[in-house]
Amino acid sequence: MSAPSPDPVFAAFCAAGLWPGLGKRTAAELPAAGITSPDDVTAARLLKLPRVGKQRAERLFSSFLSAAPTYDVVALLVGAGLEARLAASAADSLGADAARRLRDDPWALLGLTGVTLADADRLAIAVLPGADRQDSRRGRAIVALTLRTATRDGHTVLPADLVVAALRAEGVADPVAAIVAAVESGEVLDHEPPEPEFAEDDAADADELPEPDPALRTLSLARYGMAEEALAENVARLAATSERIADPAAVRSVAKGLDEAQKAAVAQVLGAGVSLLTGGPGTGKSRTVAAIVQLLRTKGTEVALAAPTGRAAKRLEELTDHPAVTVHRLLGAQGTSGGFARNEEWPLDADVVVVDEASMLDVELAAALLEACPDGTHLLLVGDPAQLPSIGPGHVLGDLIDSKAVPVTELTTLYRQAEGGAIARLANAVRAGELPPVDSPDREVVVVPATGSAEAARRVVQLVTDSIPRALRIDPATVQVVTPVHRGPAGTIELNKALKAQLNPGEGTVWGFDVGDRVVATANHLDLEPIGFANGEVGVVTGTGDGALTVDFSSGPVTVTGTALSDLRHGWAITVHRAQGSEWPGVVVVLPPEAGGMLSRPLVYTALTRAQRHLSIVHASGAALARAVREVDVRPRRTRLARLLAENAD
DNA sequence: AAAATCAC
Repeated sequence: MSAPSPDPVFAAFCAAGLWPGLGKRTAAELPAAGITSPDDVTAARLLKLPRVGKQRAERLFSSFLSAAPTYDVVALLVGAGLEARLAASAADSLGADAARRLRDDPWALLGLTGVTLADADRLAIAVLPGADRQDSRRGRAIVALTLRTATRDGHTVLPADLVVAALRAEGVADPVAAIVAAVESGEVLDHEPPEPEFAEDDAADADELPEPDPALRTLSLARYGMAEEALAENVARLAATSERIADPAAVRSVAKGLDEAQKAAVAQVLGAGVSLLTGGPGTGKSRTVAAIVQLLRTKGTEVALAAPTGRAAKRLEELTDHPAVTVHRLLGAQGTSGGFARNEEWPLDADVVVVDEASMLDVELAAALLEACPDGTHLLLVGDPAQLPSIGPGHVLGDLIDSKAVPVTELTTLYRQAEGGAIARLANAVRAGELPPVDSPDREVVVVPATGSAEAARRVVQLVTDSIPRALRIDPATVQVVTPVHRGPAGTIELNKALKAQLNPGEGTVWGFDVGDRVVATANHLDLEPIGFANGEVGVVTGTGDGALTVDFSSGPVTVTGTALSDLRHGWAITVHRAQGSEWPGVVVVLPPEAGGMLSRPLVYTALTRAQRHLSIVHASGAALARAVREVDVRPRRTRLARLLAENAD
């Protein structure tokens, strides 16, 4: 009697962890129970497995049946020599008939993250007899892939010429046909070049109107192209339907302590459907918002406050003494797949909506927000366009400003730091694109040059544990280290190790933490008792219990248990991205050489402006720093919103 | 190279 030869598809399916409820260990024991092919899977045989009782056997049997779509995809992938674990995301995004759809169009695999064109080509060769590189499905997929890749750098559109070049590079002989196919599929939009500006001087002696420049033709993924169009239309709609909320004289009732520009911002909200309030840290944006909320409340106007992040929402709530939520919560977000309960059919019921940290709004979230605002709503976006752009694609706040389609109040007077101080002077220069030599005899700003990231890391530890407390008398507990990266000797991981060894050595008794450790949250847990914590909040461990930590965040103490524990990291050193929105008395900014490529003016500006009283810059990134500050952005985002807004405004 | 949000 010969043992049945194991089915390779079945083996790959089980080994990749695609059978729900089946652990790695039990998967390895299947052959011993005589289960080596799908036909072997019965409740009776599953019962022969160790640690499997009747109930579990039945559950495993039914979960195997329900995983049939994934199994079919595994069969396709294994046949093409591809990784089986891709099957789960394929079944998720392509649905129950994923296998059939991949057989019809193997290049649909490119819609999944982590799939290369070479992978999809391999699948095509295995699935389609006589597949070739000129297949129109392939061209169409490359168009979408090129646009999706650009999305990761924040672009919502790409010049058609660049897409043509990408198609050529992949051996597509007829790029125009590929673009037409992509547009016909509905996944991609084609945007004609704008009409040239009509210039009076030229018109006099020109026989013909100037032609649009074909080089300005762009393509977008439909979801982003449509989001920008909807956003522009809804800005125009709110601008056109708003009515004045209160007499400008009402501003006087809350004007005490506000400067002229801040008062103008209050008046602007009362009058305009959509308005912006911008300015750097410490210029009183939040103070102004608090005055607006106070004024509207006394008038009985319904105000909704929101922010793109949990931490910003929490801070907004504290500063205004009025409930604030994340924009996702405000809109009733329905999960990862997108979709919001609040929309055109069921709009928000606030008269005034205020969104803080609006530079973090990406184009889809902003479009959803505007869509949910009924006619007559006043929307105020508050933010600093000089700080880091949104994670998602788009350049919403900057485009709104550039378009000149909505009123903007820019606050420039600095109240928090000493206005003439070295931190403020440096920050203002960087905001304007200059990097002057630091002149700070009082050592408010100190630049520490370093060669290489290992030396940079040593300097950081020395500054925090020795120089800053000794020479400047600043308590290390109030000093925050900020770095662009996680990895490398001057990344958060290594710096935290080194800083813990110096500042609070210990074994890490609960989840790697000891009493006295500084921690940073990496996710929102706003419902923990009593107030929860928000992503990016920094706190100190004050107690360890049985699988629990007590953490003192600036907003108060929180008992952290269960899954929330895995959303804490050591927090002496954090990334610039995570530091956005927080400030500390002393800040050490590290610029290691390996971060040179990711340095940009917004990143540098965001890092520097975290400091209130002292700023040390450990500079090891050479000329990359000056170059980053000089250029507006190393890679500016290509978007269409500013032009759409300007067109709608005329 | 880094990154926020949401829900069951």
